[in-house]
Amino acid sequence: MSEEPAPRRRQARGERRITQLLQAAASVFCRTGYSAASTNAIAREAQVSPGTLYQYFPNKEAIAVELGGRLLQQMRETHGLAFDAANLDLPLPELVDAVLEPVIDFNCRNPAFLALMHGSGDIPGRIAEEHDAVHASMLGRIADVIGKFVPSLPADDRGRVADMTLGIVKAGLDLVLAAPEGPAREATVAELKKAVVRYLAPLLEPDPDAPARLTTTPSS
Amino acid sequence: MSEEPAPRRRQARGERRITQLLQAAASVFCRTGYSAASTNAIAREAQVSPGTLYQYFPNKEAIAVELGGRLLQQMRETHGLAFDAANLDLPLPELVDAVLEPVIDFNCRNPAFLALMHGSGDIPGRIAEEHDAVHASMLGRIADVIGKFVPSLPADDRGRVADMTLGIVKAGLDLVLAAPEGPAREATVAELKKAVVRYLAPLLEPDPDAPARLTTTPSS
Amino acid sequence: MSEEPAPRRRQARGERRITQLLQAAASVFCRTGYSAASTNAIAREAQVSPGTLYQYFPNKEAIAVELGGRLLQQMRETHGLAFDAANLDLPLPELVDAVLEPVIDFNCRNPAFLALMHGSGDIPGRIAEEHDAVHASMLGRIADVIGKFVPSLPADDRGRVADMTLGIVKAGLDLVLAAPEGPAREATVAELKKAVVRYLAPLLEPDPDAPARLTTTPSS
Amino acid sequence: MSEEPAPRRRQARGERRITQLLQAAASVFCRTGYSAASTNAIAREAQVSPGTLYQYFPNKEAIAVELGGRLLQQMRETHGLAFDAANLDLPLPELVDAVLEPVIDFNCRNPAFLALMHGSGDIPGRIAEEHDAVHASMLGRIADVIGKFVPSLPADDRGRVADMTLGIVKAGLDLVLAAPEGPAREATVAELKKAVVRYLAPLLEPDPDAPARLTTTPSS
DNA sequence: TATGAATGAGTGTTCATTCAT
DNA sequence: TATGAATGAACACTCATTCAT
Repeated sequence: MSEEPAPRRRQARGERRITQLLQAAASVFCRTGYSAASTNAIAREAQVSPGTLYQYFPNKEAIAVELGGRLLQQMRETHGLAFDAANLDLPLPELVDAVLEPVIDFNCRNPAFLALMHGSGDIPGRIAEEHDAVHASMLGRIADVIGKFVPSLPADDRGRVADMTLGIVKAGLDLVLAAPEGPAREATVAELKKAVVRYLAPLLEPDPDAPARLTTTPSS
Repeated sequence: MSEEPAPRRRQARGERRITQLLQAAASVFCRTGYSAASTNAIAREAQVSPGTLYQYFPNKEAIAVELGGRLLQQMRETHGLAFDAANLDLPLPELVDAVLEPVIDFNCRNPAFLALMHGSGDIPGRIAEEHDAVHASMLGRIADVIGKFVPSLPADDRGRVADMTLGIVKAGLDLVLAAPEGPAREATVAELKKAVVRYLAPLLEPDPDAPARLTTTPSS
Repeated sequence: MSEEPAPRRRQARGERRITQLLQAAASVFCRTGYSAASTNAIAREAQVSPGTLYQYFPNKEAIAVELGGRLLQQMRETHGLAFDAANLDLPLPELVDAVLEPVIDFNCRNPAFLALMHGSGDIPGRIAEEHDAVHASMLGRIADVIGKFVPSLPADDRGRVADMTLGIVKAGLDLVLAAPEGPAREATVAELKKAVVRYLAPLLEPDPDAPARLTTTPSS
Repeated sequence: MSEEPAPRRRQARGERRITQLLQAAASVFCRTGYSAASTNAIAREAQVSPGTLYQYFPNKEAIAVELGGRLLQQMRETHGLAFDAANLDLPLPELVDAVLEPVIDFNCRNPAFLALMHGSGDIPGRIAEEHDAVHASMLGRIADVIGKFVPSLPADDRGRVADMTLGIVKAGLDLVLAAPEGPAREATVAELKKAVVRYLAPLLEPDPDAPARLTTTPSS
């Protein structure tokens, strides 16, 4: 009874430490990229000694993995509804808008997420695989949506389309983050949405004879 | 007459060494990215001592710069016509095909090019500028083509469209290179082309009433 | 109260390490001179890894600067009184004796000091300046003493005499350090003092009427 | 008969090469000191390939040794008379003047000589010994002169005086070379001579009662 | 004989990781 | 649990020296 609070507090303190370290890591990864980020720099940013860092993470890779995982989780929790909800009934532009808006929003607030995804090439061996988990997860969601819209699409086609869609989104997010906040960024966001909508629209056209209703409205 | 062969041979050997070193660098950059690539690893890959590497390049950056420059030059020389030629009269799908086909082809044969473009963020100082030159150059070409097709498009819109287009192409190239050679790769190539065509098609449609002739025919 | 000892011990350890490293550096500088001394050799001599050395000094230069600074400081603290004290009233031989004795003593105990002064030409950049500071400081003191004795001497003459005096002292110190401890060294010390006394004596002869028995007539 | 000229020419050519290399070495040693001078830099300065350098000298040390030896020889040949000639009958100031003047002159024209003597500390192992030969040779000459003047001086005293004298001369030469050409340098030269004369004068005074005939007459 | 490309051990320095406290 | 000093392998780069031509 008298022993219980301690472990709890410890756990709580540990959790805080981890959060603190991951925030520091996010900040450093954003500034320098994964491979140029030093664990000592992360510890310093977290106002913690290197030894402490290694009490919570076995190595540098693990930090990136955990950070990536948490960010993904966070994204899912905060905005993930977009995927699952009933907006599958919406016309494509609105659907894309509903899905992309929170994603874009999240990435603007957590630029480390993108940095990590791009850096995964630099990450050696096992880490890359775990990182790919994040990637794969997003891919899976996209593929699911596509599958629901066009159930007739063969699996490998669906995979390819999902890949391409995610590629476009990532490329667009880069541009969005690179744009200065303000109208320029808004315009870039709009452009990204257009790109996705236009890419996906033809998939949904069940009848080549019918005028292309679902397609994008006139551009820009 | 008796003096000439020596220097020439020397130069020839030097040229060969440089080529050999750049090939090794390309290979290592592909495997590990720029920043994780060590000069010793490059030398080892080239079956050469570190000292030899430094007889031809003053530092690590210079290797990346020279490799990037040569690849760009090579791309321009081999396939650059695509942009300049008369295929501006072609319908969009054929135009994209004509332009993208050699670019894809080149990147398949020289995967280091993409690796270098992705890594350019990690490259410090002057190199980054030169690398950005590559990026900027491609961007400029795309913007030119767009400008010719849609002269009415305001400059900043044109820039954004060029950015987005290049982003899609780079993302697509990543997928193409990641795909195993064979039908899977071909399909990915086709998907990339579709993505570009669909993204650009609406730009060219002056008349929303007219049936969307220039647009892609039903996909897949 | 329970928090204090740790940092203090840490600091104490750090201070010890620095001392240890500087001792090792002194030893290596003595054996090989500044430029031939390698940081790894210094670390090895200090029975420490290279990384540890760099935890306390940002680079090789800094080691020399710190060592030089400490030695100078030490010399000032231990023996510096010689210059300032009332022994300006002593006759020249006693004055030279009073000033030189501790200097010689110090250099015998800290041969690195001389090694560093000789090597200062090899030391690049900022360090050289700091080292010159040591040199300049000693020069200034000598010039001060001369100025007090012969206020009529023009500034540039005074500078030249100080230069020459310091030169003689440094040359003599080299000989002293080269001599085996014992009577040989004592004799060399005596010789150095004689050289300085004889060089300076003529300067101090206030009365040109008195037959210039031993000396030069007033110089230049 | 037809064979003879070739070897001679070869020898002649070889001699020229060596001279050329030693001149280059002198120049580089002067600029950077012995240990910072790279053999490649010497070869470059001599407009010769590194391989050629190593055809004439087995290693870097040998270059310094040979250069030192030649400079000494040259000094002996050009100005050495000073030591041997009849000016032993001159009063001390004139003697010192006669001996020092050409030495100073030579060192002004061949600053590498001094650079080499100072650098001998940096020179490892065997080389230092050979370099000391130069030093020892000069020492011997000085000791000889002293011996002739004061035959009663015990050998070890004589050695010490010679050491000190050479020390003063070297220190003075440093100052002379450091002074800008012109009156400043002349004044420094005069100061050096004074230092030597004053140091040696008392040695020659057999009788403190007798007026100090041998001592310096009015200075400079 | 002369070349200059090639070598490889060595330099100063960094950083992911460990360990005594 | 937290510290930060300590480690040592690795990095980018240099240079005295060798060797194929």
